[in-house]
Amino acid sequence: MEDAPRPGGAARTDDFETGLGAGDGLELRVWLRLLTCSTLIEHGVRHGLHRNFDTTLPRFDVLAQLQRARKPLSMGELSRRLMVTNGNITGLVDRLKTEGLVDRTRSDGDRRVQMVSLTPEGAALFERMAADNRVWVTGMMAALSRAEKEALFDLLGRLKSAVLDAGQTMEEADEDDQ
Amino acid sequence: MEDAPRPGGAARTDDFETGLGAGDGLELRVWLRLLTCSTLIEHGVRHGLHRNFDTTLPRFDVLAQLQRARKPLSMGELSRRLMVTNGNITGLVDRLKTEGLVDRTRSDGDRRVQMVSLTPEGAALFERMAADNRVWVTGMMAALSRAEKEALFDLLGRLKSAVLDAGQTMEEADEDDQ
DNA sequence: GATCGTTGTTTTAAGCATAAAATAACTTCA
DNA sequence: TGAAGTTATTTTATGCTTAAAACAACGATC
Repeated sequence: MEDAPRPGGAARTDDFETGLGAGDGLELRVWLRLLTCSTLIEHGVRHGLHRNFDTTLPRFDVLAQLQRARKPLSMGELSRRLMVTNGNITGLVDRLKTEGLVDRTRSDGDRRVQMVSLTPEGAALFERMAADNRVWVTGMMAALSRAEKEALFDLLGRLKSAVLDAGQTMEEADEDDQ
Repeated sequence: MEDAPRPGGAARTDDFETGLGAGDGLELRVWLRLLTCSTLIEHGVRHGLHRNFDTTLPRFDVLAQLQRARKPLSMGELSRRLMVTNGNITGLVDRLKTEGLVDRTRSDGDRRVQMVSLTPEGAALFERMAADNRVWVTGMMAALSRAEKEALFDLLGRLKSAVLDAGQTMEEADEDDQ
């Protein structure tokens, strides 16, 4: 890679890596690498789902949340768990419903709420997809030792908390703005 | 709800976490947490770009690659570096061009190739976005010690290699398939 | 018991992303 | 040189995603 001539000081204009690159900016380098890993694994899973089941990662994710919850979830709950916007879920569940993988029923108590549940077909298909998914992901991490995976898991836990806390304080600042 | 009557199938596994969850399946738990971290940080950056610059992460990424390369890049090179499909780049560069942030010229040597370069406006805007980006990302990781960030950086490097190697061997298997 | 704010969902408009097919320019080699 | 294969890019069709606005049902309060 370009051995960008690094000006000595922190003097704010070592433009060479303002974007991303070598030198300092450890946080940016962590973020860049995290994103690369995430993208690579996601591609692997996406490719497998497409190839073996002719389906997509978002659909798999919805089924996974429903299976994991072991109970029907509302549209809003799905959107929170998947960390996507509300409107997104609408279309996703529409498609899963036409495929017969989920059901949608209006809640008795609150007529605004749509409860989404796995159909038997959806649950069965998910089992098969999840089994393959496990194989793919395990394979992609096969070169790591157990200790490395555990260390990574712990550090990512720390990072997750850090980001959530920072997000919290940012929201508060946001409110002040108005 | 469905205590889905389990067909004996996978036998040995406590199905509760076939999708994702507790128990074993360390690799899946690492992947899930990695994805969460990635999504959280991405949301932060995306939100900041939207709020402060009324632009999007993919556009920022294109500018970042061009700035980092410090030379014009072809469409294909951009697509490889950003790890997205070719067709994607076409529209992205189209939009950046109408915004006056990049230029597009046909290569002399090979008339198939389109070279994309930053305009002065694009470079200037990118500087400002990159500065903010650095602040956001640094802020989100502020709760981590330097040692933790370094450890994370190293482990992610190991993971990246692992995934790339696995992908390599998988492609080879793919070829055998045909 | 009407109005006001809130919450859950859908709609809208725009943009991002993929896979696969199509186009076009290049290279090779007989 | 010209047919066959390869590479770079675009097009097509479809689906995902977002932010923002709209809609609809709820809850409280006066």
